[in-house]
Amino acid sequence: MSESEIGAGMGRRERNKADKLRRIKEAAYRLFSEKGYDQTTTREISADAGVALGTIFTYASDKRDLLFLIFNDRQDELRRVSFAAIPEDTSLADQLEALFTPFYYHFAAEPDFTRYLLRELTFFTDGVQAPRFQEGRLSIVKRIRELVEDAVADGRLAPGNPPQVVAEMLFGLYQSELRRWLSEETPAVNDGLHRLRTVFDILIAGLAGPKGE
Amino acid sequence: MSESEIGAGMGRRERNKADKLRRIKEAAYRLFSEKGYDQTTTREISADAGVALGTIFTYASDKRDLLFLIFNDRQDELRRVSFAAIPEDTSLADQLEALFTPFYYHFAAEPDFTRYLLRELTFFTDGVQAPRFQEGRLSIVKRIRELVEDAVADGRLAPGNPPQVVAEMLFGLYQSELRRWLSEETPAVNDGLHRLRTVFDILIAGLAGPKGE
DNA sequence: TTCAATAAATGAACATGTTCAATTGTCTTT
DNA sequence: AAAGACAATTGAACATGTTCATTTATTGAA
Repeated sequence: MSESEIGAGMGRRERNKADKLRRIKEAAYRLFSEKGYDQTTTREISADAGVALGTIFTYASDKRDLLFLIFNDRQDELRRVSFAAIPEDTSLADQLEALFTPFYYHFAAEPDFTRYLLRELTFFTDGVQAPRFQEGRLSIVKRIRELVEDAVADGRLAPGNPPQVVAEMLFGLYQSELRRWLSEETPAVNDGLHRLRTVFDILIAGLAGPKGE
Repeated sequence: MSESEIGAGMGRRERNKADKLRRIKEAAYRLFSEKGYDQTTTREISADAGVALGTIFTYASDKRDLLFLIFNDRQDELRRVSFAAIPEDTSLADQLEALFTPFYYHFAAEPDFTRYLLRELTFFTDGVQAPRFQEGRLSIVKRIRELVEDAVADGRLAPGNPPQVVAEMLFGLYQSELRRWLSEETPAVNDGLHRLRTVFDILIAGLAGPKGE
């Protein structure tokens, strides 16, 4: 009984688990995309993945967790691409726009999936997948804070504002804009990015104008 | 068969409906507050309200709708108080702080209820109660836009930024801060308001500082 | 008052997320 | 290879949101 398949180094138990996990992810993603999160039943997912109903819940703590099981993998890749796309020696607004652009393209390709994600992520702290997801968000905010700190160090931004707070404001505005953008039926990337850029420009310039309030 | 009760002018049918609605709201609010939204079953609510299970769903299109059935009444009163508390002849930041203060006090008194509300309101467009709820939000944004326009007219703010976009930014930052604040176990009003004020001040002053970027 | 028409209320039946005791499969030790 | 220990899987049973055909209550007309 030869063992020439991929996944060498693992025992049979581990290989079976990895394979089931893959099938569950694929089935869940396909069904969520085709029919929507609410319209997909866990029974359908289990049938499609070729596992029993109960098996689903040894890989995800609940249905919502499945959503993040799928997204977490992508988030990692998306973040890698996104961070790599940030140009140096340019304005903070340009850098932020570059940072968020891959997210907008990704979300525009599957607006329904993203809407379910945004709905379910509010106060998402319980599931097995929650820690990894929250880590991902924190690392984005952290990267933004670094950009802000660099801009302050270069004199492109005024000193004095707490960088962490500023980074959280920028991320908060991004999320708020994302929700607004996804409220449209078929959100267009250019529209969303243009509006996001406007919002960032206003924050950077300030409402009071050059003279101060 | 005398009819000396309150609710004169209505037929029996209307009075019965109004009474049932009141009992359903009271039962739902009490149970949501005591046990939390997820832990409360529609069967419990119907038993507590003294109506049959199915009756619930002639007053609310689904369980989520019950949350907004309760909140919409309060939102109207809250908005009235909040708008009345806005001082004139002061800075925009002061006005915004006054505007949002009643909301923070209200939410601090029932953080659990508010968390469920925030979770369920994302892309909340389907329920019977949705239109009234969305109207309420729009009217807050509208009031903020008026404050912004007044401040621009007075020269307290620089002209040039679209007031609607600015109002939406301010509201977006409020929502984002509200979520962060409610992530703490027992949110303190002062902490939340102080942070909100900081965020508004930064937006008004701008990140770039007086000299421009 | 009586009766037909309409509105409202009802709860059994259904759909679906989740649990868990029982079963099956894998690994380690001898 | 056999056995015991442990991990993974299973699906029936359960919990709970929601629907809808049926029943009950109210109204207005004759």
